[in-house]
Amino acid sequence: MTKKEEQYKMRKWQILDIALNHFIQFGYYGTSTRKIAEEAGISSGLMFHYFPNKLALYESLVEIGCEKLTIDSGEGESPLLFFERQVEWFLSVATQNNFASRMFVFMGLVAINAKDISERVAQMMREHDVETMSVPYIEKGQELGVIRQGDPLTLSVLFYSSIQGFAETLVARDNLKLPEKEWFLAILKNDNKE
Amino acid sequence: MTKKEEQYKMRKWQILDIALNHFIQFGYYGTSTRKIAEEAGISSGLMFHYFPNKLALYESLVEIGCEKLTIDSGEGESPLLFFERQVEWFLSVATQNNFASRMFVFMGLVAINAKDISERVAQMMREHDVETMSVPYIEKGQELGVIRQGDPLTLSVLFYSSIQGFAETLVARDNLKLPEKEWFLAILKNDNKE
DNA sequence: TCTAATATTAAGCAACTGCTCAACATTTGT
DNA sequence: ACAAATGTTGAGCAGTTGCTTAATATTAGA
Repeated sequence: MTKKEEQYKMRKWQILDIALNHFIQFGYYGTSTRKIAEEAGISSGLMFHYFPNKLALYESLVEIGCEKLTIDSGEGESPLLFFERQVEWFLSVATQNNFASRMFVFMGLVAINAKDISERVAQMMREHDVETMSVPYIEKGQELGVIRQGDPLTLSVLFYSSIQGFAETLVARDNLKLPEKEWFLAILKNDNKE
Repeated sequence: MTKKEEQYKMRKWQILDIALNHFIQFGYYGTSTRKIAEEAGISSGLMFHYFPNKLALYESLVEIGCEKLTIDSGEGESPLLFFERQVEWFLSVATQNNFASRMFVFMGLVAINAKDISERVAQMMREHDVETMSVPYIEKGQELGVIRQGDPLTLSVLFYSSIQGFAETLVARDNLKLPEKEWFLAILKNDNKE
């Protein structure tokens, strides 16, 4: 790797990193490409040498998010173990303030208004729909009697909503302790009371 | 009430209603006062006759949200019944597309980035902090053994996050069925297994 | 070392932003 | 009927937006 290529990659990641913060804090429309460039210490014009336009920069982040946050299916895994792994992964990521954890919050916000930004973003989010991807695990768990009865998609959405909702609150609040993983799993678990 | 006063109130509410949609869809910075005026069928200048500036319009909505979404404390009510009422209220509001349900989503989004918009908004949200207001109910439920052990604030935040998170997803997705209220309450309920 | 490719800047364009203001229209209380 | 108050418009200002482009600095490969 030449010196030029090295700096190219570094700059590109630096821009992505700063842009991620801005998109989280101000949203898509509230984010200014000029201010991103300013914070990166480069001219506004140079930004468009790395990314053709603002939307492409945003879409790059969504694309990275889709790659990084993909769940590995875990062949033949027990349903409850699968969801336990999901919670564990979130809890391990939530406390840090690195790229991954910010990306997590970002993707949650993207999910809310993906369709208002671009068709490409909407489609990426559709293809990377963790909620529907987890439905088979719910159904399997229901057959085994370890997951409560009810519409599988709704259960899945509620489970991930609780994680996502908590992650968002975590950004806004300081000094908030982390929940136990059982608290999330209680949403899904069959209580065997009847 | 004179004809003039009547129209004044109507226009004011019309602007608030349209603004609510725009703030939800585009966020604070992405919302254009001109476009709100256009949608209301009035000139841009007239908007600032009803609201001194964009921030005041936003703050008006937050203020209304704080009033409308306040929980009535329910003297001496059983803790689980209290949270059950919260869920019931959400479920009754969630399906409609009226002012109240949109306001619900709006207030959730405000909570995420209140501090980046104005100190007044931040303070209103602090004073109207349902999560901390519900902590006594959690503690009482823990004493009675009906609510699981653990940090009360964290439990409270997780409970409301799940509602808020689901509400947000509900806006983005169509054809999503509503959860049973027990699914939310399972987060709090003591499972009495040991 | 020289040329082709790339990195980088600064100026600038057209469109949009929140907001003001002078002018005119309408309604109100008298 | 009249004057004060209020409703309403449209032009416009200063600042910002995303983005382009001509000019220059730097690097890479021959």
